[in-house]
Amino acid sequence: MEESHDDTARPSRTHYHHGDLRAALLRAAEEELARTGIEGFSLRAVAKRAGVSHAAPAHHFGDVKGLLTALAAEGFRRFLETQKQVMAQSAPDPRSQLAAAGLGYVRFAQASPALFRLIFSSDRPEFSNEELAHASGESYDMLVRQVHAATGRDPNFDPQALQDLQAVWATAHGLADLLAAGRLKQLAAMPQDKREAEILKIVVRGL
Amino acid sequence: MEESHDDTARPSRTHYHHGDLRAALLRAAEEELARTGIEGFSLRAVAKRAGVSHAAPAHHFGDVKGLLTALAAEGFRRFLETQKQVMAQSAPDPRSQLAAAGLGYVRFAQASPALFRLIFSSDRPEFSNEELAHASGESYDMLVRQVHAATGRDPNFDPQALQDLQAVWATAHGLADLLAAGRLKQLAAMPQDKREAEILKIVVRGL
DNA sequence: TGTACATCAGTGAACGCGCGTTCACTGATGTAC
DNA sequence: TGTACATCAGTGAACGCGCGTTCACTGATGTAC
Repeated sequence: MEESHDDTARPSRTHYHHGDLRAALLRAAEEELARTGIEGFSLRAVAKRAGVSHAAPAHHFGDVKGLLTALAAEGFRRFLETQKQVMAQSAPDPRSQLAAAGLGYVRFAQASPALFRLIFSSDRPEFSNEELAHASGESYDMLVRQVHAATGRDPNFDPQALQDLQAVWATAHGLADLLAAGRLKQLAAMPQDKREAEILKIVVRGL
Repeated sequence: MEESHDDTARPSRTHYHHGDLRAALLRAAEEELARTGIEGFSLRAVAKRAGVSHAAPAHHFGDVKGLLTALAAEGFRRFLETQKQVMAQSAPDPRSQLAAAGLGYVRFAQASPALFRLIFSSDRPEFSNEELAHASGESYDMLVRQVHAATGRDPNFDPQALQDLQAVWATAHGLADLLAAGRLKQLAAMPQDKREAEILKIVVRGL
């Protein structure tokens, strides 16, 4: 487990033991998910892509649900990371930060539509799994904090702030999901900078 | 095909020929979709539910994709119908009508989450199919007309009106999809009248 | 009104396929001594 | 430093299953005469 060479670069193993098969399987799973969508996802195809026998994943994830659960947790972490990246490049005022988080939300969905669907629209991952619940909770907590900062009121206690939160979340999510589905064709057809300026405006419209 | 008795009421047929198997299969398909989700949908389960051999659907829909395409078209018609029902019970001014359409959007998703997912988030139906494209287009056309009426500008030509359309659509869709996915727990937990008042407010917030 | 016949909508058996999971195994690795 | 051994992460064959589709068939129906 402490080998220093880079297994990442070559899926064709030279060792009987892989080195970091768990990570390699997650990567392969994400690629397979992107290729086939959740509807056609299969454990055997993931193992094949990772270059191991189809029985190997069981040692790391138990069963297919376990793999999808781990992938969903990883998806949520990357989702949050994408939002934070956009936020880091935006103006520091709460309203701009909130808009930036919305843009990150949409960017993630456009970059990884299948992963986005896995974490928001599938029931195959075990959402009660601790790691997944934690990763998902982190995202929600950030949204709460941001709305609190932008409105001056805590959505956990103030109904108006809760409505603000629901409106912002729904708008970002709707844009993300519709774009991932290939609707909103005019918006998708815009050049990136124009599209993203539009998204920033739409997200915080109601506030 | 002109028999007058009601095959609807009894799936256990007394005839070799069914009478209206096509409609019965669509009904069974919708029930199966609701039961298993799109991920577990199968032609054989639909045929079993309709009480016919699993080869029978081929006579009416060709293959499984054909069945899902027909079901999606039916889904879109019912989606539009739901919106129109809510609109008929709302104030006649364009803004109220638009909000009502949004509420219908969400109601449909809550009442038939699996069907909602089929028409907005699946790639299994053949969306280039004429019947389906027409049903889907009708929905979009109504949205365009409503935004035009509410803003006084045509979204087909006015960028601001197009942004209005995108914002309203995204908000309604986001609420619908998040509720269908079981997120937005506080909103889902409200009594229906309070929840729907909230939805009406959120949808037209930005206008 | 009766009959022959074409058409159609079903049946049920059979096909090949890919799936998830299980299991006995084996090769590689790290560690205790 | 060398060796025995426990542990672990892989293999590959086998399992049973449900799937979509095909196909020869048959029963029911409507219609031409």
